Amino acid sequence: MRVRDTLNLGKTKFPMRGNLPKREAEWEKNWEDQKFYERRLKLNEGHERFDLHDGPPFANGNIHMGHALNKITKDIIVRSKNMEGYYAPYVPGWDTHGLPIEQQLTKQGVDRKTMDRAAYRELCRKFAMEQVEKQRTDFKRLGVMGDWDHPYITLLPEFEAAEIRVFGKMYENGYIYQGKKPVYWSWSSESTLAEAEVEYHDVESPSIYISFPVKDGKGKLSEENTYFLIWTTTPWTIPSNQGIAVNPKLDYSVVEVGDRRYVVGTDRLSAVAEILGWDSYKTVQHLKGTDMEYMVAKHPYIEGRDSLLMEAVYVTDDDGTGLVHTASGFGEDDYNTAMRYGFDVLSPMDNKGCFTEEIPDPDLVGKFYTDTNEIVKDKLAAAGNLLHYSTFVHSAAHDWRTKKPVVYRATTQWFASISKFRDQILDQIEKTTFYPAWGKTRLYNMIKDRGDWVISRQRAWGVPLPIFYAEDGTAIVTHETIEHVADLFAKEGSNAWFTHPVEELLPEGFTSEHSPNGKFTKETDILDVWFDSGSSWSGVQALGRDVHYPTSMYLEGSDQYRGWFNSSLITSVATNGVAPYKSVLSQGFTLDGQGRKMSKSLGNTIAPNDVIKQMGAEIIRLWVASVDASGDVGVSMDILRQVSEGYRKIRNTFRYMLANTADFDPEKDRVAYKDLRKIDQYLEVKLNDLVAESIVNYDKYDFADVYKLVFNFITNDLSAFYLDFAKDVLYIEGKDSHARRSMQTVIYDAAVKLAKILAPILPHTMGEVWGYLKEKEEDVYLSNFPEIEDYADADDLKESWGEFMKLRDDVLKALEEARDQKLIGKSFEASVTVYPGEAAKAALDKLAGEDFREILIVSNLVMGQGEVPAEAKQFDQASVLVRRAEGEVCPRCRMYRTDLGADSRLPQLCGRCASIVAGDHPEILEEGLED
RNA sequence: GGGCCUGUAGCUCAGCUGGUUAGAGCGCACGCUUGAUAAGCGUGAGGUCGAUGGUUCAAGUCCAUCCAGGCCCA
Repeated sequence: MRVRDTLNLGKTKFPMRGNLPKREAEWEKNWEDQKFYERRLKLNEGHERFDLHDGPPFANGNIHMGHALNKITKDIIVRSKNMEGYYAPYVPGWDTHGLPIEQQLTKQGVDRKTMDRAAYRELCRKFAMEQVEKQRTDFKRLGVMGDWDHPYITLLPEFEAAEIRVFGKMYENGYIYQGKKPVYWSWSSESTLAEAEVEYHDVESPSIYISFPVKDGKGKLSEENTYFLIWTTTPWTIPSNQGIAVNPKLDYSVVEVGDRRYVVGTDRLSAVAEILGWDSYKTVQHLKGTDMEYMVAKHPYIEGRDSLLMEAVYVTDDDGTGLVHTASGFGEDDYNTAMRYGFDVLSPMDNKGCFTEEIPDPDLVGKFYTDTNEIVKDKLAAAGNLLHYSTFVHSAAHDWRTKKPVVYRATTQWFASISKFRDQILDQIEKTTFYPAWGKTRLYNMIKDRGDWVISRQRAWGVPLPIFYAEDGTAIVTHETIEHVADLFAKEGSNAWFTHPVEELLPEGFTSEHSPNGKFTKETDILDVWFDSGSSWSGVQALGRDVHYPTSMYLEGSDQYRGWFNSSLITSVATNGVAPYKSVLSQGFTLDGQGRKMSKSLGNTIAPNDVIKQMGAEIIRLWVASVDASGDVGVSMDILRQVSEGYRKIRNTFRYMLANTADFDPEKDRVAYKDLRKIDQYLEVKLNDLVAESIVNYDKYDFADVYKLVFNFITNDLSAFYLDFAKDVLYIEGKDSHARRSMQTVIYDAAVKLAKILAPILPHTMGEVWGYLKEKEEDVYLSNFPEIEDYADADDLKESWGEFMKLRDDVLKALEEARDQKLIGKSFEASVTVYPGEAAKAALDKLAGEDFREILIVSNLVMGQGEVPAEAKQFDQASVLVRRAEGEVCPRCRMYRTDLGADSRLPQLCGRCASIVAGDHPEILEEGLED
């Protein structure tokens, strides 16, 4: 036998490198085969619940780092809650309706206009479900545990039925109403357009300056020959004028030109004067925009029609006159401003772009809108209020398919009132916990300031608005009609709305006083997709999924304050009076390494699937745990490489711990805490503190702190300190010696506890580690977080050893200096004399009996007495003198010893090693020992 | 333009209610080890705390303004 063979060197098959890209998928398959998700929940049955309700990602496109951040964070929470004993299910969801899917089909050459509505919707459904499949595979590959076989999907029949019932309840409560609102209108395709369906092209438009005579100057402005000056590019909207908007903060001038006076924005004056060819003018009065509010002007050519002066902050001094012609039916800003001042929407245009009888100028009725520009111009000129007419080229909205211009036009829409129960919503926000705390302010301000919610969309792919119209146009929504439609949807899906005639959509024998002939028609608009996901708290229940309401938490990106957090809150408060969540956690966005947005053109995108292929999902998971995601987070290959280094450190430390406890049977070999050596107790205490702090941080959803704490413990306390000097006990001491079993107890505990604490973050790796431990649970995920121990002497140990660690720093510095001077190489070549200062002395006294030489990994340690010799180096805690160790190297323990050959039977070894070998390997005494 | 948020060493993060020379880990440099070895250990060098002004005996920490960036509105 060789000397080396008498050592208890660690031994393990746990590989140094994870080979994650290959092996993660195998582990994930095992989780599924062994039903770990279901079994974990079973263990927690009857315990307090934690219902993290998944925000449904939109079922379109490959997953990106934002998805990964979101899903992994959720997984860390769900796993940690379960390991804390909560019954914490996770039911993934998908958002499947909406325009982007229609657009994808358009790209594939599908033409909605030429197809049957139901058939077209079936294509949308198929496409969405394919996307769900792809995303499901990718999400699972991130290691996310959940009920993947029973997700909630917004296009499932029961979900759609639940959504209809939410709408019905809101209607019953009086929160749904019909109104008008301007939208992009394409007269060429006779449909509304979404922002994404609009493209911009240059067109030539009129540019006209018009004066509005002052009718009531509120005592601040003369009515005599005084005019408000406006500029517009759409003369055809002038007959529909309802007011003039001014910026309350801007300065305005009244200028005299000939015998007339005009009100113009002061900063626009010189530009306007040049365009209108004013050779000379003089300013006769100054006023603020706010002075003009509620003044009244006469319409520039329609007799008896007034125009109200209103304030609007969007009015700028960048172009025009600083006064903006406002027609509520033909512009978004115009609409908002006019609404604030109590106007009804005036939108006298039909689907084809021709004026209806509503238009205040009868000469224009039936005419196509652009054809009226000339007429209006002539009438203005005749009335003496046309000051300038020219044309100019600018960029304007066009229908992306017909390439024809688009107008803003008010159309009938369905609204959900917010104002009717705003206070109730705000009250619910107050009662919700937000992570981070500022989320409360953000959501609160948003609800406080938001207008009513337009819930109707003129699209095909969505849940139909379950509204009927009677013969006289009255909208019909009753509890019975809602229930009937909902039941039908639950059976057949919402396509039933299009496959059944209206009679079958209504309850049998339904009548209404508004339909004397018993005829009804059905609404063709669909619900805003935010209404879909906003109803998910109800849909997920209707599907029978394991999520209780109100849920414990909603967790999404910070854009969802406007989105899902918002819409869900509204529908839930509107129907049940409570928020759908008890807490809200929001995250920032993923940016590149320099904090820029990720974009294909910059070439700085990183796809989770690529990272998984190169490094493994664990690296993404560790990245998620290492950053503070309450704000934006950066990702780059460099950052991931750094994370990956951290992973290797963690992995290798576990490998060492597993290797050196391979021969340790916790049942048999464990040393009770009270019998541990003090240094080992100290490590148990530190480990216990770490566990406690980690759980506190899990509960605060502060995973960056968990990671930092655990990583620093592994690096500093274990790898660089405890495990380093442990080698000279584990390898050298007798296999079954107290010192060795004492350390193995600590190392084994550390491996178990750290595996548990890290399991929510690194489930693959900790599962792998678990296979090498001797715990009863089949997987780390089926174990619970470690119990927090209460060690009576914890504070004393921490204080004394804390002092010792400072002393150790001094010794390490002294050794490094000796190394620089080539006095020693490795620390075993040193003999150290320490002259401790007072604090260090006190600590050492308390720890009397501990083997400090062993801990400092030197061959000889002497506590200096009396005078400190001049050659000793002075440090913070002590003076330290380093000499070269005397004696020769023992080939077994590698220490410098003066007692080599003390045992004549084993002449190569030092006295200590000889007695150890004689005890553990008595046969060697016969066979002899090779070098 | 408005609401909310972020800006501390090359990177990821700590710095509580303002108080000694601003910390950690990674990375880097140099060295040691070769019985954790495509590993391990040690020492060290890195910061005008986004900028400016102010309050204060004292500011990374409070106030104001500005700059850069993000989300959501307009």
